[in-house]
Amino acid sequence: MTIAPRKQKILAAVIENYIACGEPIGSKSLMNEDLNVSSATIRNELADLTAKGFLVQPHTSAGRIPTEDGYRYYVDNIMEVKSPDERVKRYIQSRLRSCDDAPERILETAGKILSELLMTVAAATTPPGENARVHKLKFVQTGRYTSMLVLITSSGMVKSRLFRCDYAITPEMLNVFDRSLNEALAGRPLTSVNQPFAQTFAASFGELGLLMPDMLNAVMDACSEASGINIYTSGTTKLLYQNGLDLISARNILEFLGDSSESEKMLSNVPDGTNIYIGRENPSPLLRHSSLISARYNIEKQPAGTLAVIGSTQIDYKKAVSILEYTAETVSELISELVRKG
Amino acid sequence: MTIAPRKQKILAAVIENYIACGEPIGSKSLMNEDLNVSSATIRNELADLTAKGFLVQPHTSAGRIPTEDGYRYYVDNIMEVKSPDERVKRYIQSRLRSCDDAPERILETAGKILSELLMTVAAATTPPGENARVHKLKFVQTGRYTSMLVLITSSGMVKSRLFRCDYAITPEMLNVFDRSLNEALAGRPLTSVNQPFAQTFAASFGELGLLMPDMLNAVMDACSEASGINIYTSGTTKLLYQNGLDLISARNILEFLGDSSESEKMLSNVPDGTNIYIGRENPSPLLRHSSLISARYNIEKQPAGTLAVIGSTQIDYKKAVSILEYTAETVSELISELVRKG
DNA sequence: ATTAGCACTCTAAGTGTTCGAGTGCTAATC
DNA sequence: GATTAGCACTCGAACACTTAGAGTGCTAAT
Repeated sequence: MTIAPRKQKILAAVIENYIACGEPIGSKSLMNEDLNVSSATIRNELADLTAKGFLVQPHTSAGRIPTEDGYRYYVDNIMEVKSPDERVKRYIQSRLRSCDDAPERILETAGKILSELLMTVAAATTPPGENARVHKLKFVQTGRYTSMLVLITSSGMVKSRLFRCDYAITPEMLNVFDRSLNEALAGRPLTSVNQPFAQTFAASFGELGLLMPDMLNAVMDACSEASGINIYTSGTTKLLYQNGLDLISARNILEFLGDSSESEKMLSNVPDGTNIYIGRENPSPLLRHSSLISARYNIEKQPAGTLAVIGSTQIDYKKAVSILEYTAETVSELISELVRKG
Repeated sequence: MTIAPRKQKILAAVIENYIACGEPIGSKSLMNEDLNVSSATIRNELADLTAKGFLVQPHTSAGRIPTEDGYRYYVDNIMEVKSPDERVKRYIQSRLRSCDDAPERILETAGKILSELLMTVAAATTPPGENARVHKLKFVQTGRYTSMLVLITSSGMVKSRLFRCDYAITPEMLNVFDRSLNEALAGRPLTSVNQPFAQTFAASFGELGLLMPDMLNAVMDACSEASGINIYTSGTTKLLYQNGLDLISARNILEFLGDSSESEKMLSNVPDGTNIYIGRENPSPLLRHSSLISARYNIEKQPAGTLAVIGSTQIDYKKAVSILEYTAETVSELISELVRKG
């Protein structure tokens, strides 16, 4: 459906004003926009937009507020997304560059930035590590009975795990573990480091194998974490500050994020590029009264993970998309650079 | 001020009912308690308790609600704290024992347990590491330009840091760093590992010292984190579910926790044992309409850190104290055990 | 000291009324 | 044919008013 330019302009004005102030918008307040027509004309247009289903009146003597269809039309056909301010860009760059040591940090920081700048809940998924392999393992003794395992994957992720044994650990023992595990695991897919593997591995050492379960648990644990998707959530407390978001929706958003299976599935199945789900368009029933805006980031041109913000349907779509896209772009660059450098 | 037993019983009944249902409590509903007196008698007692300032009426035809003084009297003189249910104890034990690898994990988990069981925000401070010393440092190469530093303190804390250099790292180089840093630092107070030290240290290596700044930054960073107090906060989202807590207080609690200098100062200056701050008794103005309940935990009988929950003044003090004390006790035992084992 | 009884107070909830914001429609105008 | 001024209309917010009921304090009797 295509709509006359002036009508689009009016629709955009209603939506942008409504997003800004949260009150229904009447014909008179729209005369401030540079439309140069009388309020009666505007009313005619508003009536038409209402008939088309883009606006509704809460009651006869109120102004209009956008419907979800209205937001959808706005987002698809009217909204012009601009690149963020130079100042904002610099801020995003500096925040993200200050944690150039690890991809996880970058993603976590990206989530924080988004939630700060957009005053919403934000989420960032790590790239799926299912195809990654073990690159290297290393043990560091941290106490008489405790050690730290450091796992480095082929994709450059670093995971560490502390573990404790029932017996006093000796450097020699750790060396044996280190050598044999690296031999056995280097190049193996993370997903293949599972219970059966651990048993076979321990068994092949006879007596010595009895000393291994704690350590092998740590290894499996680290591999399984590195092979899955992790979600960093930021700004949940922003829900207390949002307007246009009722308590129930706020709780639903929290439950969506708290249920990692649901949010993981949803966020990792989001299409490439930028995507907006408005209210009932959301796959998850928990978000049916909220909006989710997502952007994918890439590593070396390959689709990798998702950044997303969630808020009321009355969220500032233009600003959100602009900042989200720029952040995703920057994240892509920085992580790609890390991977390239190795 | 001492109060007749029956009056105490009535005060307790009002408070406990009010905490449970959030509605003002009238004389009739108190007849269900086993007082065996008429509502008129209860009214006389209520009038007296109101005159003493322990109760107020929101309006003439309403029941009574407790004042902060009322809560204070209840907490000091009436409330009998019992040890938690066996089931709850077992749950706390199992959760805390499942992370027996690191003190930090135990504290983080303790916070989570508290916020889950009490449906409030919880905080846990790490022991101040100001007197701790460097025990050992270890480097693990994670990429061509990146490495991980693992710092182990004399108090058994383990901190890791990733860092990146401009030049390709060689195992030999890491070995040199490792050896010379361990030599220079082992036994040194964490707080003495600062900028001046780093400069002197790097200078003593001449040319080679130019390669060190990134690594030394990581070392200083890790030491300064380990020497300070960290606060683990859990359950901030519970604020959305609490009743008796208005939006402003909820935000204030968040701000209190967000301002680490304030919360750090407050939480680490809390007296030994269990402590309850009700409303205006709170040192921080941000908590003047909330209650904070804290319990200290010990390491090897030495005061170490604080566990705390924060909620509306209408929080279930009895349950909170009971669970908080048991958790603090268990944390003390587990961490002491870790330290003893080394 | 306790209690039954009662007058009293005050809120929550419902009703009626007014005010005004915003509308849709119509007839006049460009 | 599009635009606009004008006007009647609608409906909610705000306020006043009423009523019902919960809870009280007081008094006189036990």
